[in-house]
Amino acid sequence: MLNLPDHFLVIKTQILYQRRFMAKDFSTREENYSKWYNDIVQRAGLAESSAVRGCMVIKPYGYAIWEKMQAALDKMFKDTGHANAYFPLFIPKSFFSREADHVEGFAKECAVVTHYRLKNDPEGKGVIVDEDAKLEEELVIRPTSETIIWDTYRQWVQSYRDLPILVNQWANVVRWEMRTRMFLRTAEFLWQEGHTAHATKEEALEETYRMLDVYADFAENFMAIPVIRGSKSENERFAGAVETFCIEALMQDGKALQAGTSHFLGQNFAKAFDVKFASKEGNLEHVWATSWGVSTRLVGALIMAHSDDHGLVLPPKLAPIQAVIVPIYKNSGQYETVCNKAREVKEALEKRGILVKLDDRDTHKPGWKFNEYEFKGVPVRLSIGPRDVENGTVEIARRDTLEKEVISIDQAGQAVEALMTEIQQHLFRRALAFREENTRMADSWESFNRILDEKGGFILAHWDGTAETEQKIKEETKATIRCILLDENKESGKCVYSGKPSGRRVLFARAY
RNA sequence: CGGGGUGUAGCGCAGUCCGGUUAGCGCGCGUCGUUCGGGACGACGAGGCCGGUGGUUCGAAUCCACUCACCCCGACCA
Repeated sequence: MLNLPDHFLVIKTQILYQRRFMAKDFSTREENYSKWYNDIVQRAGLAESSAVRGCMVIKPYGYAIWEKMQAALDKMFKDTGHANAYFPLFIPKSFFSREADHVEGFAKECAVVTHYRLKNDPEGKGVIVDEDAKLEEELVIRPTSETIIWDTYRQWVQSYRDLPILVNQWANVVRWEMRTRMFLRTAEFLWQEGHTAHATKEEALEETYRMLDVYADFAENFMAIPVIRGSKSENERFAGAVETFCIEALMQDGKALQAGTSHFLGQNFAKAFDVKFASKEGNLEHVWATSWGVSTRLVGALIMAHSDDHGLVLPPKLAPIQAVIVPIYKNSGQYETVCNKAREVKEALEKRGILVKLDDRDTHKPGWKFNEYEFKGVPVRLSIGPRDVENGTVEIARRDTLEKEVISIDQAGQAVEALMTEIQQHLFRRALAFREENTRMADSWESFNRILDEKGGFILAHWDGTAETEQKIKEETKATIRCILLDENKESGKCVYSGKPSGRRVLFARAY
């Protein structure tokens, strides 16, 4: 049942997991998807809302997931030649006026620092802003760092010998959002932003695609979430980019989620910030640019892609705890015996590089712990009781399918290791099957609407390529063009909305 | 910024319409005991300026005015 390789001696087979009673304090996806999501965030200890509107506190367990994502991505960035750096949180307001599209895109959601000092209220009502400490030039808290970085790059670049610049920064950014949701959209969020400068257009485009592929690779192989790579329509493009590429994932409620973006910025920022270099031929030319980023939103994607009505489900590669051992005992004598055996198992797993936790707390009961670790999405659970010690066995349960078996304790290390691989792959396969079931063709406006209302999911449909049509579709159905697929075959047809000729299908969905 | 809603113990709520003992309930928390292979049970216990300010009244969680905060639905968005 666990899908362990054949050489494992399964002592007792097919104990199908059965939950005796459903947690009454936990919503199901069916009942209320967004409440289910919030319940997971809260009950799994990922994050909580804070004293500041729209901002969340990322709790240790949630942050540990982000750290695992960071570690994997950071390695991938370095493997592709990038180095980390750090630029200021504050950006002079004037920088924003340099690139017209960029200002327009971000102006409405910028937090601005106007003063640098507080003082005691003369009327005794605490502290107030000291009006005498007004900044000469106001500072914008970065919604993204293109402007400050390009202003800096001007200093760094003189010759083609200074290129390329391949820099990434891990940082927080602020976008004053009207409506926020834990991880998916918060006023302040954590992310990484890569900013590169190149001598040629071709090289910059190549970089843009390379990083898109890095993101797709990360999403599929670490997060176990299948993604579709594509380019954005003009409406959805990053403010200031020539072209925006993205990876799009499908969530369990049939809504799409943009999981990463990679932008080809052309020479827009180089021109706005006057970043020029002397080419080999001796000509003074503007630099070509890219930027690319993923954020803590990925944690939200992870939750919505795999989790079930029992709580969070984490892919082993991103799980802060990959296996937990729960000892079962009746008295202090048994506690000692069982925990000693459990420690042996723990060591065996650690030798294999598995992140394992032995929960030997006496303050909680086994049943309580089982539920706790299910909420937290720990991929594998082992439990050892007096019977196991006597028989040389251990009970092993997998979180993704909720199945469990009893196996020989000597094989625990191997079994957990095998299960890690199996679970990682199974989550991906399951998510991929879900996406395939929920990707549909629509060749008429009626079927387009019917699919959206009855099923949701991705819709492949013809589009006449105009922003007007896209806007109309959005207004009438709330569905947007998620992307224009990179790998899609050309196919002529008629726009699902306007009936005008179209050369390819594009991907529509309602999105987060 | 529009439309709707909610503020009472750490969390979830009742009480508010119709003012009147010491403001309750569930979960959680603490101590002790029995338990421990799927969220244990019992006994005892701690915990509240009823969002804030001002008013009406002999008396306000309850009525009135103002105010603050948060949530949901829209417009905006990674």
